[in-house]
Amino acid sequence: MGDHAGMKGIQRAELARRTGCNLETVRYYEKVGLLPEPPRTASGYRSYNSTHERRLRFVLRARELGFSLDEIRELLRLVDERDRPCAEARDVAAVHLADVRAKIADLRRMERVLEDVVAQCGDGTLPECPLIETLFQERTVN
Amino acid sequence: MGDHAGMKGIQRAELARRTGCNLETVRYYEKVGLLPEPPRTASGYRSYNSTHERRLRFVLRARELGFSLDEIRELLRLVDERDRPCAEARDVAAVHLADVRAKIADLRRMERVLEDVVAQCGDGTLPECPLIETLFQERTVN
DNA sequence: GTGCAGTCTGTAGCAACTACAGAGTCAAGA
DNA sequence: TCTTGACTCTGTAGTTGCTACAGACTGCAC
Repeated sequence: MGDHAGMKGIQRAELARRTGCNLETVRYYEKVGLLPEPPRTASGYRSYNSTHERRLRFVLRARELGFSLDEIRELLRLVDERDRPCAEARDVAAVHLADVRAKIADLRRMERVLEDVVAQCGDGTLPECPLIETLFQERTVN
Repeated sequence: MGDHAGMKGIQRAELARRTGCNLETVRYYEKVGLLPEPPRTASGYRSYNSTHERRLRFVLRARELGFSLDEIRELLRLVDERDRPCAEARDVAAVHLADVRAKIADLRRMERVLEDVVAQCGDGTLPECPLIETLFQERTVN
């Protein structure tokens, strides 16, 4: 769409539609300070412009990468301060990457055990269910 | 203390200590119906026996494998009904296994992108931070 | 008897949304 | 002009799986 003085004043539903973000979520992000409160029309309706949209996209993209809202707040702060943010941003991402890897490791442990018990259950006709027996055992797995 | 038939009547803290489960968590599991309400002493203190402990261990083990409380409720129901539970239990586990795999896939996507941006950031002296630029882009990754 | 640890209940908090209820606003159609 | 329907507003409560109190009671040792 035309944009020079063009997209002044889109409303919540339109912003949500454009970004694929849930309506209520936009409001939530404003409430918790991730997005700035937009100006209002005379009757109190929120009126967004392209900078709001851009910022929302940033948040959504960061969420896709699993950053917590706190981490995103930190990243946005770095964006705004514009004072050599790269090293700090990289550190935030590196810490998050370590978290992601730890979660993957956890899930893989679960995956292995689950694979195993599902296979042992076979067609499900065993009188003693291996899954249930496994769960009653003291931690056999590390 | 010493009860003739062995471990009749341990209390909450002792149960928590034995199983490694947080005190408050035991109470929470009772409240949401995962564990049966134990009998009480004259003054209202909960008194657990080995079947309570066994059941709590089951819940904790299932949590370690990432089962949701709803799934655990379902598994416990199957345990109690004892009516050929293996096929159904296996199905619960198979669905959960699929969830776990989906989560792993999500996290690996995140991992790849994060690895990439952290590497691009290098020593953090770039004027335009690649991480931040990536986050401002429309989804480049699927 | 007095101190302290244990237990009891109920409630509130966390993350990150999501889903209402109940009221107001706005533009188009009859 | 009136009405309908879709949109917006606010505030609050629900979700999952806990965790952490507050304030009162109990049980036991010294």
